[in-house]
Amino acid sequence: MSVARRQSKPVIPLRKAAQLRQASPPLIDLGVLNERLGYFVRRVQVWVFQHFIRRLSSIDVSPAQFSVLVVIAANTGLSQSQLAVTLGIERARLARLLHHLERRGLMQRLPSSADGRRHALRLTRDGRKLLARAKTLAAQHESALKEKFGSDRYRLLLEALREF
Amino acid sequence: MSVARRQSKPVIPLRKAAQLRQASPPLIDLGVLNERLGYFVRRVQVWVFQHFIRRLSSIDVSPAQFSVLVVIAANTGLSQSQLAVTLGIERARLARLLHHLERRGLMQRLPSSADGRRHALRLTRDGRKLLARAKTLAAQHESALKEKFGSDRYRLLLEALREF
DNA sequence: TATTGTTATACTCTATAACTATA
DNA sequence: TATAGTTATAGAGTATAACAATA
Repeated sequence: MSVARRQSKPVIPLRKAAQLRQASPPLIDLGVLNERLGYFVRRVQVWVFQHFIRRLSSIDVSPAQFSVLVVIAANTGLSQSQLAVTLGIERARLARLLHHLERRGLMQRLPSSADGRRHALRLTRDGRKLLARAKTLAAQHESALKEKFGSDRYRLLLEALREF
Repeated sequence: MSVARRQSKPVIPLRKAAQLRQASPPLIDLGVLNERLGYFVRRVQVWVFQHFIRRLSSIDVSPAQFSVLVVIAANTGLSQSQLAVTLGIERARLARLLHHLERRGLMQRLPSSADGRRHALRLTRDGRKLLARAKTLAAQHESALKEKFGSDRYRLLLEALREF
């Protein structure tokens, strides 16, 4: 993600935006959006991605890349199809994403012994090392999210959304 | 959105994907993602967009376009900057989005009487008519979302996420 | 100097089709 | 025939810079 490159400048002043939204003279009405769960899910998701990308900018790992590394590490030898279905990523997009991670030396595609069409995915030593660092940063990101919601609401949201 | 054009063919078999995820022989472990609110927010948001786009495909209105039409209708005469800040859309992107809506005859940019730099935004008669239709379809979409979560959890989620 | 709106660039992501090689 | 993986394309969205007009 291109944003991962900007590290020092806080370009998206979300708090300022929130202030303006409340302080600007003619208060803007969200209309029916105020009653739409879909709208607020989108707003929170945008914040999550932006915050995640900034938090992991030093190691240049996007949310999608992180999820791929985590699932490969937890299921060594799985195929691309399995990975794609699990994470809801298109096969075509996953192929390019993995190509990128492979070029960075973070994972390998080995021939599957059981099925000649498949690749067995696994992290390299470098991949495992980077993932360890990524997990630390991602945990910090998640803590920030928990703090924004409060522990009780955070737990409640996690359990409710996981059921989806 | 490109997906808005496909109306008949149910290309993304989310239910089948869910079945595969649970039924495929080697059960895939989400690892640490299972404890990440950010991950599940993303998954729900993807479903929301896909479902919204399909539901409104007959009138070719994307989630972003819908939110823009709703807020203009509820705040006739507001400026592009106000609209951009309110919805968290980049000014640059909003300019093109509005250009598109204007070409479709759904809204107008009038010169602002107060500030020569600003445009005062308003819907045309066609815009108001299309918005009425869009609101009906969007309400159906939201009902489906409510049904997926259950009324209690839906209400709970709406109030929690709105606080963000 | 700062703000409003615009155009442009580069990259990510999604949806889709078409292709190969294997099963 | 169906599946696994690949490449390519089109469109949407995001991040950013630079510009003209106006304040």
